[in-house]
Amino acid sequence: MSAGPSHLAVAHPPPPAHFSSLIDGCATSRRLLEIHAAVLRSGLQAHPVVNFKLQRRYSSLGHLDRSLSLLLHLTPNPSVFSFSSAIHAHVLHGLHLSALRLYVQMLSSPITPNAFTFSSALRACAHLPPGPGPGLALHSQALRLGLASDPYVATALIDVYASSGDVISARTLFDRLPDENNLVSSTAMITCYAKAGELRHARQLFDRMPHRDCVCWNAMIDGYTQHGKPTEAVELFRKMLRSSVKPNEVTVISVLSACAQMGALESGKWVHSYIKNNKIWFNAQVGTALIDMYCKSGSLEDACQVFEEIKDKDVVAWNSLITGHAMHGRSREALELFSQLCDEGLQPTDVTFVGVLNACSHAGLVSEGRALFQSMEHVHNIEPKIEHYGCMVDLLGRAGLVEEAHDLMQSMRVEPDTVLWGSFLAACRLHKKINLGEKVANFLLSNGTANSGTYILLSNIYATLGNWEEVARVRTLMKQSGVQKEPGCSSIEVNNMIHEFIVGDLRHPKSREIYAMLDELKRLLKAQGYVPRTELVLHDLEEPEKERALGVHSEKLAIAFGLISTEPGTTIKIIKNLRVCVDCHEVTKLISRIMGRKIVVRDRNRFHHFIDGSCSCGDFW
DNA sequence: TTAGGGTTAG
Repeated sequence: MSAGPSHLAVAHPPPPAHFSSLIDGCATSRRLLEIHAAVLRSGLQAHPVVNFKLQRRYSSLGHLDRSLSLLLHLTPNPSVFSFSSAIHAHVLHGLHLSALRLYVQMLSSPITPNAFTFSSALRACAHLPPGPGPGLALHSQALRLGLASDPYVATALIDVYASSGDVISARTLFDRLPDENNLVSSTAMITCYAKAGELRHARQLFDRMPHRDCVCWNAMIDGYTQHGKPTEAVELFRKMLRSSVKPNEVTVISVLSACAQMGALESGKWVHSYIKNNKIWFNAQVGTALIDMYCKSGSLEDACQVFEEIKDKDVVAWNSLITGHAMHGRSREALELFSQLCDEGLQPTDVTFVGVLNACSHAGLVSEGRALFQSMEHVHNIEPKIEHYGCMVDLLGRAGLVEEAHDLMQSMRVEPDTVLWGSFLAACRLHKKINLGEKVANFLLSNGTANSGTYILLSNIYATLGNWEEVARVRTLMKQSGVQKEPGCSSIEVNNMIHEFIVGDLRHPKSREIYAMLDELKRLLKAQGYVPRTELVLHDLEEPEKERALGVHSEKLAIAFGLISTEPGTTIKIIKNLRVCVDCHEVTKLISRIMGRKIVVRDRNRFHHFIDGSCSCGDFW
């Protein structure tokens, strides 16, 4: 009678190779516990291979604690593989400090680290918060052991230097690599350049690579997205589609973020259909990027639809929808979503509160805002950050509670920044708290923290009073200080093309038609009794010049172009980099009525939906 | 073993 394997297994203790293959094929924690019990019964727990495989499988199934106690308490002489694997597992789980602690523990044993150990430990260093980390020490240890030129170690070192913005050291390492065309290290170098904002160097290296994979394309595309070059990001994505490399979910997240920056709804929808038609993995992150793109491109309806389609909605997905509603002035809905999120048993984050407080400030919901702000610390155990104070100062300040806003600023545990002072000054101007506003502005001018906004707000305060001498003085001061006002820029997407305009722009091929349309609009507006708000013009010009300066603001040019290049009756969508001025706001309301067009404007702060002579913001922005 | 992703005050 021939004995089968199971018969043998009962007659003799199973050989380590048997357990080894059982562990390799094990897919569940329950099964692993059974195998572990059998290992213990057979007395093989200290066998180096069996022990190592158990430890590694516990890690890969997410039981880092069991894996670690196996390593530290039940392994007589842990090998360099056991330690390295444990360090690697901690890095994979984002436990970078624990990974480094294990590395230190390993150094106090007789084990010498190998290339695998260094590549994992260095990866932990690259993810630590900025500052002088242990990366340099590890670099010198690797050099001493002759491991620094190993491709894996060198690539991890490039990442360490990339994380601290040290492009020179990264490049030195990269240049010493034996294979200059190594895909992974080249990608690491591209990422390093991109992080430092050196996109041209990144692109040079990218263009010279003989072979590129998806990760490499993603690194370059995301470099553009993260550094305010969304047009280049989308352009490179189109180029990628013409190559043989297939995009993945990481690619589309980055491209969607670029579309969101531009507010390019048509391009964003095109990426959305690409995702659907090419079976790109639709996870919560892709869903969130889509929600963000739709919100920032003016389509809250599409954003809501995508939200419904996400199977595992996490708090970040909720946050993007709440923030989107706040942006569009749908404050009540934003607060309703917040309640739903809590009802679902999810824990709101600090970002959630930025969203709901912002919703309150856009709608003047003072008591709701106060209650939510209080609940942050007392109910949800989240310490308010400067952004939250910013929302509150904005909310209180707009509502005319300027003193309460001032008190809140003084109670903060952090120093107010220029943004916060800016909101406060805007409130002083809005509610004519001239003395307080003057005091604050002069304080900012004297301590050197004033920005262009400070000068403009101070000048506006004086302009409101009709004090033109002071307006002129502030303007001279601004000139002398050398601070420059960021130029206003408006854009509109027509047929998948973004058209950009600055004030008085003559560069557009259809300039003549655009200015003819502006003249026509001016005539129609005057007939409606419109008077230009020339007090907003900062320059000391004569009245007709002031009118002309206002008349060619970038958003007016973009709207005129929209009117001549889109079908009558369709919605015109404009994106502006700064806040829309009072005059443009007034004019846009009138144009929406005269031309029978819905006009949606995204400014730096929020969305304005202009329909039939009024705006969704209720003139409160 | 290697590289890369989503939400954030004005």
